[in-house]
Amino acid sequence: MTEQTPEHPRLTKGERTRQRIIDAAFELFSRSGYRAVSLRDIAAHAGLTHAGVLHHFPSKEATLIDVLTRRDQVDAPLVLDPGLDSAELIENLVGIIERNSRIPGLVSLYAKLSAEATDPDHPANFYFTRRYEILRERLTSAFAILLADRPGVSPETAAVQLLALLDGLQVQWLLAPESVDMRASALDYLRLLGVAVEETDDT
Amino acid sequence: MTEQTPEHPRLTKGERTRQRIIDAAFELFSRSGYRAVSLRDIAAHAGLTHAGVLHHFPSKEATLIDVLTRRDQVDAPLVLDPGLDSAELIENLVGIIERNSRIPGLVSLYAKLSAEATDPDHPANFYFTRRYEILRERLTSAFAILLADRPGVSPETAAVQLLALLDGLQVQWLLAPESVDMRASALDYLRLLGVAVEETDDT
DNA sequence: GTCTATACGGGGATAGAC
DNA sequence: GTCTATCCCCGTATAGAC
Repeated sequence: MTEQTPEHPRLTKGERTRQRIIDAAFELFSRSGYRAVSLRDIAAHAGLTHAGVLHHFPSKEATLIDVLTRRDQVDAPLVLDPGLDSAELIENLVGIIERNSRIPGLVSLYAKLSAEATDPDHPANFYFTRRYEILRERLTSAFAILLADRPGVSPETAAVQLLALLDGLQVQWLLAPESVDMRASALDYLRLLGVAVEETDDT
Repeated sequence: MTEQTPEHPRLTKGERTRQRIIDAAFELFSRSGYRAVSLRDIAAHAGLTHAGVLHHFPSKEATLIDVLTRRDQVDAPLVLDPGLDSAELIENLVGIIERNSRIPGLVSLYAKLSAEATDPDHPANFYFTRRYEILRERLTSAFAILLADRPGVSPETAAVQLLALLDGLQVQWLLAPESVDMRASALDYLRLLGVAVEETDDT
């Protein structure tokens, strides 16, 4: 039943399977976190055995890195697009916080992983090191504009602080959602810096 | 609850073994994190078998809780002592940051664990939930004094923000120590709030 | 009370058949 | 490309030696 269409660069069977695996991993990781999900769970969800999964990915963590990278492809345009002006960048960041409040599974995954990945030989170490590097750069140049002629803190420091604040808020929020309003806290910090943020009201 | 006062407060054999296990667990957890260390590792390091460890602790995670609780007995007086005035509390907090910069293993352990423990059924979930609850309370009342008649942010928000900032800084610092100055960042934030901090120069 | 020996189920990973 | 079979390590539980 499978006729090849060599002219059309359709997905190969392997690529389709790879896709199914990543979809399954994304769903399961988002729901239950990384640790609670086994390769065999992912495999069952994708319709093959765990050894089959390991044919497409060298390790369980490789599936994770792939999931994270995919997620970033959604968020990256909101933050890294060079066409964004500084205010838009900050607004998008607040928007991401908002959205994250609806997917605690994924937030939890990032929190756990960024901590685990501080280990230099963790497979996601490079991913996270690079990620923060890029985000700090991007935010620094945004704050360089937004904080021009303001005596508060340097753009570099503001960048580090904002990223740290967002990460830390996530942990507290995951532990006690009713005690922490991530969005309000972030906006308060920005106000403290002297940065005005357009409040986008999408509830 | 009257404690017996033995004439010779010598440790029993069991207590000494327990101590050895905790010391081993602390060292190994601090070096490699929680997950990367097995009961058999701890046992070997303490000079017995893994079943022997489980005679003294009901589970691997029980050793972890013990390690954390023990560590808190060092820091708690610096933060929770009711005799502290608000400024001292903040100074002590900054001092703890300073000290943490010298023990990345322990910082890493806390970072990993606080993230892992956001899972509701994680054995350290209660520990961390309670920990943040207490710290937020304590910091809120401190900021209520330090931020009196200041329009910046509410004491509650400042408490949440400071804790979040410290946690987030730790992750970035662990990933790229040369790019993040935890102490300077924290002090900058406090200055932003309008809180003056006595700089204790103990290098 | 302290500890060893041992076994169980489940995890990630590998080898080789199909 | 995917399977089965297998390996080794993990946390945990139990039986019983001392």
